[in-house]
Amino acid sequence: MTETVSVRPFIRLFGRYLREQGLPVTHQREAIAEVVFASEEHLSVDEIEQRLRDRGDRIGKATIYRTLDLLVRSRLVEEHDFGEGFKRYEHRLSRQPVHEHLICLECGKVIEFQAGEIAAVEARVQVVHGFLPARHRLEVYGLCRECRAAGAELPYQGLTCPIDTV
Amino acid sequence: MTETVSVRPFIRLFGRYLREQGLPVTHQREAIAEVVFASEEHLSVDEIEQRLRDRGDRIGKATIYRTLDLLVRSRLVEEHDFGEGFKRYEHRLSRQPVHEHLICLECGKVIEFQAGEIAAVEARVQVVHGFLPARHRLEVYGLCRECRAAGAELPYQGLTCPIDTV
DNA sequence: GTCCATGCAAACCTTTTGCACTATA
DNA sequence: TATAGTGCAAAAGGTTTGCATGGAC
Repeated sequence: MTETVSVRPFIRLFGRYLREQGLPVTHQREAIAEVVFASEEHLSVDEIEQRLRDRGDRIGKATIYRTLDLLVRSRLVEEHDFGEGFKRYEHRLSRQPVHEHLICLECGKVIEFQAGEIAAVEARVQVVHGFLPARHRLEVYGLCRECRAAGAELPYQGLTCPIDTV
Repeated sequence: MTETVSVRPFIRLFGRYLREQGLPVTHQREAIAEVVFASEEHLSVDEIEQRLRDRGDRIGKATIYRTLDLLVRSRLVEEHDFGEGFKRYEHRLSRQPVHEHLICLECGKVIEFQAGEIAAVEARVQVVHGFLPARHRLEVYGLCRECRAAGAELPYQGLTCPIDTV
């Protein structure tokens, strides 16, 4: 199983956040938080709904969306959009707190990695553009090792010679 | 005016792409391409429709979407999603061919900049993860110089002390 | 007892699609 | 003249909202 680490501390943190905000701690909110914290994947709303159902919880999509909004506000969960037409959610505070994503264009797999170089980039834009960075997003799209080994290729469909423009 | 550079060469490239694909070059397709190539901004579909109307062209949204798809396929235009709930489109091949984006959380302004560090990142993931990079996306969200000067601040709404989890 | 959450369904918004008609090559 | 494009409206798909009911504190 993926649940090597107990999700309890995270649930407790979420409860604390709710109390700080003067909001009730409900069974639904805890159940949704448990599912998200217990997974090491980047879950879609449909996947969350399915896992809740597998646990025996029937919770409406509206509640899931509303609770995810709270989880994101609390900074315990991060929202991602990998261009699939829907969002995915990932708990933070578990393993590497800041990480980037590799997304395979063939199988859709998401690999996490760290890019320390981004710190230098953020420092530079602050000096050069007077821009104060708050958060960032780096995604590299391409082919994962397995898909490459299986012979997958990146289709090029653009102009035959797109460079001779100037 | 922003149209310092003629858009003609780009229109011609798009025509060439269409011919390569055996597709007709229509007035609508040229008009849409002209609007996108003539702008230095990241346009939404609504903005494109408005600019077409300003020129005297009444073109349906469906055609705009279909043509943008062709422009993206031809690699002359890039599609972006800055998390606003809709997409934006930007012509390539004009100024800096590869650039990243700074997005101001206060005013929504988009600033382009270059991050040479990404090349090293892509080289590393290839070695470490066996991942073949095709394209990437780096966006830094924060406050632009003007909004900072105007006193804008980043609201922190998360847990009061989110770090004591382990 | 007061407030807020929940669930359902309807609404919303962007994007896609079906189809009759029109234009390109 | 054949093939593909256009416009309109309807559909699709993910997300949000209104409202009556139910639960937290």
